[in-house]
Amino acid sequence: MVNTQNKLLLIDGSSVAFRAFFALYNQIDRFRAPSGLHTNAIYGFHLMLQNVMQRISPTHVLVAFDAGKTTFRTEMFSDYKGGRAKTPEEFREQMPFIKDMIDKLGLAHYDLDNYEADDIIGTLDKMAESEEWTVTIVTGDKDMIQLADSNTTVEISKKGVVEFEAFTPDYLMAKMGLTPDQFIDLKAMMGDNSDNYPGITKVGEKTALKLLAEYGHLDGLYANVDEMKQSKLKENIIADKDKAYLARALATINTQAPIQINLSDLAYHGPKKEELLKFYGEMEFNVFKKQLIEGKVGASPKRDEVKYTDFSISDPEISTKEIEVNFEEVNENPEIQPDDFFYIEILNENYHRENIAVFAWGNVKKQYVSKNIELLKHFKFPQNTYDFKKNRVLLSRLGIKLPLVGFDSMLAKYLVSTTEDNKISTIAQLYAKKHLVSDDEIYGKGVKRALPFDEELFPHLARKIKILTETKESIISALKENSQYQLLTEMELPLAEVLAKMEIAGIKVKAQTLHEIGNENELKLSNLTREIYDLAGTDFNINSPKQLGEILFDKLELAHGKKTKTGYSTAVDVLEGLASEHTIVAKILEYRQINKVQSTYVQGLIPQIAEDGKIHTRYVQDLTQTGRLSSVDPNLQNIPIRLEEGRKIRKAFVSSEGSVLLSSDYSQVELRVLAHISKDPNLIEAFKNDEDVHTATAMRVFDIANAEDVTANDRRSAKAVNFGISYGETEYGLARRLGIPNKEAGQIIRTYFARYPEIANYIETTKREAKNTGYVSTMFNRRRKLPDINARHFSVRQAAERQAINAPIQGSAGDILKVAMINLDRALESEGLESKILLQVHDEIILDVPLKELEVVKKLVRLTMEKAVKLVVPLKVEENTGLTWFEAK
DNA sequence: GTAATCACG
DNA sequence: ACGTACGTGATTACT
Repeated sequence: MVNTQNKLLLIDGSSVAFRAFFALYNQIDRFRAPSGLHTNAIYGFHLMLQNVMQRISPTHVLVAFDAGKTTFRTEMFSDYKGGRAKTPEEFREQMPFIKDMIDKLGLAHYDLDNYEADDIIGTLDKMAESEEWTVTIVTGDKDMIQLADSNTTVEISKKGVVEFEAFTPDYLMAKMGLTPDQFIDLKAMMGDNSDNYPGITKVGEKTALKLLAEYGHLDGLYANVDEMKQSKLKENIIADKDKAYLARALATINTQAPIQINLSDLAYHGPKKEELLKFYGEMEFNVFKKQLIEGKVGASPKRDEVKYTDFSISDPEISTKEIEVNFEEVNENPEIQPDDFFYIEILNENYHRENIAVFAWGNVKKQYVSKNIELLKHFKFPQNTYDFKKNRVLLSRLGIKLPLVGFDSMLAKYLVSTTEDNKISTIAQLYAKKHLVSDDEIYGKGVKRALPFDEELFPHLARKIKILTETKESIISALKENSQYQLLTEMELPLAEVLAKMEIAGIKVKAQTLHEIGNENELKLSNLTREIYDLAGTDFNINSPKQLGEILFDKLELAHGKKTKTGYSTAVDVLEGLASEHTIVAKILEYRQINKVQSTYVQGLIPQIAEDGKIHTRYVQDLTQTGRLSSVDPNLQNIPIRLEEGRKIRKAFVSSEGSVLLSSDYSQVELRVLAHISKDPNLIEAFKNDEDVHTATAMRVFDIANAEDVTANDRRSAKAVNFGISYGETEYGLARRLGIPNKEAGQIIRTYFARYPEIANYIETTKREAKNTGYVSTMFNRRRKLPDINARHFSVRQAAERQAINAPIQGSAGDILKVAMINLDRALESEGLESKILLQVHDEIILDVPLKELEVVKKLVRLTMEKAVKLVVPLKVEENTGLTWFEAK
């Protein structure tokens, strides 16, 4: 027998099962067998097995499990693994089925009283080693790294159930500068929180690594500890010697466990097909079942040609099979079919600054790649893209206009589901059940990011083209099934064109103005800093919440409010409550305010001004859960306005020569949407009569007959209620915000619902809908899925309920502005106007308008926004103009 | 990389 | 008994 061919796979079943359970925990309600059994861990375990079996192709396999609660380690340290949360019942019930499944897959499993899975694996690893077998260990537990050696690779699960980090001695040395046995000493010094044993006080990973670099091992440390210079660290090391050695004993894997199995018992001979089919049926693993039936599973693999085709073909979720491509590099005369996909690659995200690296087009059968930019000048662009806006901007920078397409995979996928991101690799996984190598793997991360050789680069692009083509029909079916096809073609795609124009236009920003504000701020900050140090009696970093907390609550002994995970909270609402206690507090609040303006808006924006004197933001069109846009690099949707100090920043945003900025915003758009969706007669009436909605609410809720009798405080309370309602606010929340007793807040909310009965009804109906279907929709069929809506955890479920209430309101309002933008852009075009849309801030549009067009455009914008959709209440628009954004508000 | 904080609608 | 309003992005500290 030629033993060098033997490959042993050892799996830490307990840790992998636990991993699998939590990896799919957010979808736990979707993984249920007809019997009611949860199956997420079973399913995840299966995925993991398929992946590893296919990658490793072992000849022998064992899945080891922890036995019971107590082990020999408990005898050494009674609190071993104490304080751990109880394993959830939903997990525990799945364990026997996982073992059953392993049997049916033809794999061995084993557990041993008094020992952990680690020890079984360690023992078998050593046995296999003496026979010179190759060993792979798969686990979620980093402790196992100590077993890595020239024959043994330890794979630690990284993310999900199929992403692992493979530790060999070389890799461990490169990554942490440690040998496998030093890794044990690392644990000895650090201790292990999850297993509930301490190491040396105040020694974490950083310190432990330093000590190991200096002293080699734990023994080396203690042999030389006397020579260390006097320090807290030294005292701790000496005092905690026993703890460190106990920790080492606990962390050391026992490679002499009295196991009753032999290596030969672990030989793999393929699955038990009939039993497995029955099992898949019971679990409702239909895809596994289908693959097994259609697959080539027949006879067990022969000893000398171990291929495990059964595993490689039956992977339903993530196939590790290569995506086969058929591509060529093109430098002239491109062949393009109208229904091909077109894709451009850039190395980093910002397409305003980044240049085209390479582009590709084609279909499932044939893919083409090119680096020849000239080719694009007379390119017959096909009908399908991924991220149209990015493509449009990049080509526009070359003076090329990319015609609008019929389909865009990124936008389409976003509409179908916002739960995941919309990367091509995600699309590959969801719609083709294939694994696409990630961009980070091909291009590297951080400073190492670079284009690889064409041999690696071109196939990567070809794979993307292939995946995009392959998945298009499935995504379209999903869209149509959701009645969302129009949302793609009539809203998101045309909007992408408008956004591209806006981004390209950019807004002029005066660096000079920012510098002036910055200088004033610096002066104020240095004065404040000095005053704060004086009042504190010591210098410290005011920007560090930790240090600030220690000054306020330990040194000055102010009463601390809520706490964060890491210490005292020093957030505004806490500090505001303390302002009367000590003069330092007001100074700190002022410092914070100015520092925020200085760092984020002065120092942050100046470098963002491009050579043309403008800032070109990017609108992210496929991110938010509600359908709103977001703005990045820089974010122009959160430029200060509420506080005067920050509002000044808007003076730096100016119109172009001979123009003004026009800012038009919807008044109370979300409450109007709520009136429309809920059809509440009182809310509708308030808007129809153009009443001040907060005053109207105050009158109804506080039973006030005349508007004149509504006090400022009444209106403030009513405003809080009006806003709170659309967020699903609780009695407690309102009480805190208004600083009134819970009972009083509860009474206000009850009266509100009595006066606005249809709103109470909307909330109930929407929650019901979400619970029944798993999602909620906007007026335009945009969806938000709510996987947590039936969660067992009260707080998780409640959060999902609030999201269910809010998403249709926020989302519909967002949709309305999108429609208005598209219509406005078309109107400006058809009227031949030079005015340009520059920015969008959720309920407002900012334009650059030549003075001669101002009167016309003001009216046009107002009309377009008011008529964007027809609601049962009017939409109201207010506008302001000025030479700077500061004035136009 | 994560947490805390704070800017906006 | 829980834990407390929805949706974002940027900066800083700290590990």
